[in-house]
Amino acid sequence: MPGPTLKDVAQRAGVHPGTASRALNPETRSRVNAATVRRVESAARTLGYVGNPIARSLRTARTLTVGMLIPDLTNPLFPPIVRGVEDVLAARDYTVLLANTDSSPERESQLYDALRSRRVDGFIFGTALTQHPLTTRAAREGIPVVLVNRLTDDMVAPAVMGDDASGVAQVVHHLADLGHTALAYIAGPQSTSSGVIRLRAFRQTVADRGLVADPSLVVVTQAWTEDEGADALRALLDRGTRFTAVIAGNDMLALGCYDALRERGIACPKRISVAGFNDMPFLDKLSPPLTSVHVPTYEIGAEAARLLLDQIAERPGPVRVVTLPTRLVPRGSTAAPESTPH
Amino acid sequence: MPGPTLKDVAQRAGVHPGTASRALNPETRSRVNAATVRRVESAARTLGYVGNPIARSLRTARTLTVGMLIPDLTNPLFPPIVRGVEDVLAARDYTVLLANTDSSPERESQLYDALRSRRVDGFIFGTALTQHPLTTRAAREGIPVVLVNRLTDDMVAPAVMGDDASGVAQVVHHLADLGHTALAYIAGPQSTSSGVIRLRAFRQTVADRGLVADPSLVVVTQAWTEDEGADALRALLDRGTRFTAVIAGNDMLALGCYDALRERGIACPKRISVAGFNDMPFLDKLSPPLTSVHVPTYEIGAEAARLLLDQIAERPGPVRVVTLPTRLVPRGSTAAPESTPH
DNA sequence: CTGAAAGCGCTAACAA
DNA sequence: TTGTTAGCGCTTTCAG
Repeated sequence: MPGPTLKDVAQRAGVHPGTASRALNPETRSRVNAATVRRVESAARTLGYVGNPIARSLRTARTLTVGMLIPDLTNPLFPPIVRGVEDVLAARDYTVLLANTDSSPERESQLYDALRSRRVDGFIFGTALTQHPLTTRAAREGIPVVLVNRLTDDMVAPAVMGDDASGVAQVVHHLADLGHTALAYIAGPQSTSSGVIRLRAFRQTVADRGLVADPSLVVVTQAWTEDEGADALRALLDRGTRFTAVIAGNDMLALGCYDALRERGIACPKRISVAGFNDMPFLDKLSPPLTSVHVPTYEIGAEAARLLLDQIAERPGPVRVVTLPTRLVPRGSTAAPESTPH
Repeated sequence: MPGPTLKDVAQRAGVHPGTASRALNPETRSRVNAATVRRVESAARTLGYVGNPIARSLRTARTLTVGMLIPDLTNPLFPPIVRGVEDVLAARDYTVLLANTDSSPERESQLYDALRSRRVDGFIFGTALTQHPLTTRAAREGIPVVLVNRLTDDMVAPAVMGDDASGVAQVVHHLADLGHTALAYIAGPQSTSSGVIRLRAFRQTVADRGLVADPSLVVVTQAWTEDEGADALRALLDRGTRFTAVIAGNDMLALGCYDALRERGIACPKRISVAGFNDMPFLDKLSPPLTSVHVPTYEIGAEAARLLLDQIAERPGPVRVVTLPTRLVPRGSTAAPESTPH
């Protein structure tokens, strides 16, 4: 059960453990006689030797592990990101320790400590809050961090994100091109960076494009949930301000719009067009299929992992914030308005 | 950066490191003078001491980590299972090392080795193949394993699964109660235990209920994918054998049925009812909302974690295979057939 | 109840 | 190029 150790290998190869260690480590192999290397390697192979990372870590103070904090794995946004991270890290023999915060700051800080105590070599934070004491804490403790899908105000850590602003702009232009002039917007919580960035981009693009910029066409929600989306659309409809299309800050909010529209007997896209954001799985199966903005989640994760490896290796790349392109995916939920107003 | 060590704590408390260790460990605390314990604890607190699990593991040969192998985190079936596992394990200070096999046996075996070399205390296998050399390997190596969503033929490890047979039976009865007599079945790959169990249950229930048991009403697919589901339904329709409802081995296959039906202009549920299995997220948003069988995925993961902890603690519970109840979720895709045949 | 000592398996100076 | 030595931080015998 407790497998062969380096000492066993050394013994069998007739060398000292130290030499065996050097022979087996690619970094130091060059400093040892080629013949010896071969002898050690063959001994290791016949014994079925596998190094003990625990012992190595104790000595080197590096664990080849990375902590990843996300709000909730069950949210379909995250699995692809996590896979991107894992695929890149696994190729470099790193392992991910994943933890779900459920967006609770206390739990987040608690998990941070737990992972810290496990001596992870770095962190990937996939949590969404703009306020983020952890990031500064990590910076203070000198531990590498990469942010995913979010920014801190102080920009103390590198980040990878989808180009939300461009995504929102694409949706607005898409709808404007279809002939819509009055667009409503359902914004996500302004405590999240996506919430802030997307709303800002909406306002900006609406202004640029010369569309109706009525503040009563914007509702800010408290959470990225279907219920909040439904409530928001109801509020919008009740206000009486005319609009022919609604853009939701993400797909869940858009699903809520579907609910509210159905409940009020309003046809989509005939009377109101709806667009979401994130391009969750199966949106093409909805009725009508939901127009959304595709975010390259897998690539975001992969890139975050690469940045983190760079940081761990103390190769601080020149780029601090990587923005990956988003892409409008037009589907059946957006169409020209019933009658173009003059 | 390298935080205080046990030695520091001991020094500050004026005791030997060995004593400090005993005082801090709940298992051995009783063998230490209460006053001393208090002194050590206060020293630890003021120094902000956190134990080093690496060093502990090296000594105890236990890592408080568990390896979890799943085909693909991106498949919506798995995130809830993983969360169930993580939540239960985290509460016991265990950490999950997650790895995706993409259903490749080579990769699976490779990942097993990688996790083994990291000295995980046990494994949870969420892969689906009936053939599973890894399970026997683990048994031989004396390392605890729990299977999730699958069974091996030799039953060498405990397993947790949804009650697939009951789920399928519920669907069959549901359709029969609606008046259907000729049910088609699209089976998943017979190399997976779910594929086998569900098909068997279908045949059994059809026989029990005295429904049409025509072999040409069954198609076996090569993969649990939408495309395979569409192909299967096309094949079924082309055969010309009459049927008014089709049960798919899982939701992805059912989505494929939607595609094929739409393509042929066949109304669902008007002319053909469709049912899936697993109750993936957002099925209620489809049009028509897909009738499916809910599988308690989170609980399956949680229970698997509990069984694994039992095994690790050498408390082999009496139960070897835990089956959790599944529940039919009737939605709009199933309805009475157009005209009840006599 | 506590101290002393040994050692888990490995790596990294330092010598030779 | 290789051997020697000294731990990494912790637990756990064994004495006392």
